[in-house]
Amino acid sequence: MKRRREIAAALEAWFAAAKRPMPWRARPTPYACWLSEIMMQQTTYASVLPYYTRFLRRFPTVEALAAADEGDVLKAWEGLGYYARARNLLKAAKAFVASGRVVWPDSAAAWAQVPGVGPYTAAALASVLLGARVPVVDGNVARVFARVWELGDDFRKLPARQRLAARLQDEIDRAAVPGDFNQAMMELGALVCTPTGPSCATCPLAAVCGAARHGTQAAFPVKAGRKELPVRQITAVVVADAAGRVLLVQNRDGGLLKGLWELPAVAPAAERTQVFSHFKLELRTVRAVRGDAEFRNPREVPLTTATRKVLVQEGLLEES
DNA sequence: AACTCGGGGGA
DNA sequence: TCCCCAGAGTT
Repeated sequence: MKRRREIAAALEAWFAAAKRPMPWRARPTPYACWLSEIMMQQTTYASVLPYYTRFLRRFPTVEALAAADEGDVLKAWEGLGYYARARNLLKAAKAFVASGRVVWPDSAAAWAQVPGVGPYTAAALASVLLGARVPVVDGNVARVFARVWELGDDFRKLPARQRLAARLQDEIDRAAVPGDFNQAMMELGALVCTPTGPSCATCPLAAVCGAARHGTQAAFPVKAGRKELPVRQITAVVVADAAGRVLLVQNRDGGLLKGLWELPAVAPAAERTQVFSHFKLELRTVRAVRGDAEFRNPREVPLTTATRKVLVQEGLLEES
């Protein structure tokens, strides 16, 4: 069909002219692309860029990464969030290097076996590094084609993403360069087909977009209702010794912020509530210190962002 | 299928 | 205040 041909060709032509100069695009090696994909999960380019540059300078090769301690990797990840990504990255690096000479995965299915690499990342890496004709579906792609094809699915659910991927197979089969086609869909969602106020006047898909034709851009993608956040009660206590070391507690087995160091928790007496992404935090006043606290140099251990902010405010840590 | 996991930025 | 972001792992 002519329309399918137009989508791939229009996307790739637009991408060639409009793509942002991301560092891993200059020389797309497996290590660089893998690292960039993990960091970019649920994270914007502006947030990732300084971390990516610093991380690659600190761990220039997969061998250097594999030789690192988890605490050092978490320190490099400090502030970026979703710390399981860093732990899985290190776990995978150790596995790559332990098998002797590093052999990178040779297909999307092989990439999907790597810890921290799911359906999206496996498809992205296989298309960019290997030229595999495997479509990616991320938040950008879901939004773009929910509008183009006026799809009413909830694309936060996996089955909806799988159905869209199946439909996109026909499109990527017409692409000149599969990796560019995939990146073009995502770049279009990030730069043109944005969540609010899409720039349809400059969109290469406007001519084939149902939402643009009907003026229903705001109605797609459909969003389901949101649930009430759980409440966690935590209190921050700041204790420092003469050497400038701070009393901190490391999360050892809890899922939240595992491996990072925080200020010790204490007993309650409510003051104010703060809302985070996945829970409400009720800050309370000090009564008594609990937990296995140790004096640590806060510059040497990975801290949560909340802890870092408190220590900077208290003059115990310089801003980075 | 639902839940958990960070933090920043935009409107 | 709520939504969004190159999602994945666990239950």
